[in-house]
Amino acid sequence: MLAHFHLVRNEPSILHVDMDAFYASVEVLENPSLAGKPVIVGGTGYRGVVAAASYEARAYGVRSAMPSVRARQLCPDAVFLPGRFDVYSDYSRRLHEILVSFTPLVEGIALDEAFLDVAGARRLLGGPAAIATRVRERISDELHLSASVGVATSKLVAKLASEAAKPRASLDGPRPGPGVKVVPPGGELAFLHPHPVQALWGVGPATLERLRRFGVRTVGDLAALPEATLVGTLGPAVGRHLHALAWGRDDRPVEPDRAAKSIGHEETYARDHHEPGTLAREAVRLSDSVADRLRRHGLVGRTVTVKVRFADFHTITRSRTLASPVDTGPAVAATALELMEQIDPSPGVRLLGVSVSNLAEEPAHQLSFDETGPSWGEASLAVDEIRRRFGDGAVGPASLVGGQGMRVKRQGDQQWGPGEG
DNA sequence: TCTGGGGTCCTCTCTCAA
DNA sequence: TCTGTTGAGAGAGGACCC
Repeated sequence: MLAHFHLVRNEPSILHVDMDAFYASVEVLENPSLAGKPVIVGGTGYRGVVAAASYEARAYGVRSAMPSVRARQLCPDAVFLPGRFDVYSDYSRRLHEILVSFTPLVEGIALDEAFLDVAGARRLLGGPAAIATRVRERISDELHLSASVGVATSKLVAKLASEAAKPRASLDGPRPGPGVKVVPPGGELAFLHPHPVQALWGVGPATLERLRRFGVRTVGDLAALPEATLVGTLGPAVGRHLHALAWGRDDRPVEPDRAAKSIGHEETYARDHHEPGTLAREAVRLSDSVADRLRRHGLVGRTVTVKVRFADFHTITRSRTLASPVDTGPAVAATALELMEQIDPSPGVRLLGVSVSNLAEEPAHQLSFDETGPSWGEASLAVDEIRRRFGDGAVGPASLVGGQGMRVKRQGDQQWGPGEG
């Protein structure tokens, strides 16, 4: 029995499936005339960043999260496209259907990647490498897209392995990668330690800078540092976590169906706003959008947070926890507007966001209801029905009507469209 | 180069109650 | 009654991920 568990724990049963240049590949699939061209999704506006780049664009040094201005300098001939997240979501849903046909233990990380635990599927479907190959074939046959798959005993190593399996960009065109990379049990440290330390989950620019002071460049360098040093430098949680990862200790399970902890909506404006009235209307619009999504997910929330990013990129948040949960636009907006009154917008506001956290499942037919005022719960149900029948733009908060052509924007209306930003 | 949008998690500080 | 301690929860900010 013990031997059996030992065998199972050391078998590489974690798969990390990562779509190759997902958004850009979907755009090429939907418009074959783009094939072979450098395609950049996002970054079409003045203040945008790149959401995804095809391998042809990456050959010029374009990377995701790069400011659009920089991407345009590097690759002026690229085709810039606004994001179409409804389309990508649809492909993502079909990807998920393929993955759960292999195992119910599928944990989605983003639209384009997921972890699978295939420990229970091996007897039926073969070894992990065979399953990984079959997953790629099904994605190619059914979605006409390519994916890379990493296989290992842990999430961390599987994720790095899928990166190693990916195609490489070059000016002669993308060079195919192996597609599947298996890191065998016992080979984790030899695979892990030569990686740059920022390959570890949790090492971003700030942590990297602190680690550089200790001469840490690679994961192996990090492993050589005493845990107490890391705890003293990075704090107990991060220090212990990174020390464990550097030694390949990562027993995080694959967790399907993780519940959302917050739902929010934020927007960066093409120009900075200084007027409280404009920002108040924006807060109402964002609140309505967030409440709409809460109801779609059957959730209510108690904490409302307003986020403001000023022209100098300095960012503040103000939050309030309510006695009873809310899920209607007016209720969220009322708190958001109170919080906004604490904030002086005169330096110029480039981003405004509203989010709701402290979430709970909505009790059946118990929408928030203010007995002294109108029934926003019933009104919201009516709004939901109108939007379902006539489209998201069919109805919106009255305070937005008459504002200089301000339309009712919905979630997914990113400022990525040409000329919008 | 000049920094999106949707999130999660961690740390620090403050307040309040036991 | 006053003072100190402790723990929980809220609020704010920061780092990080895709």
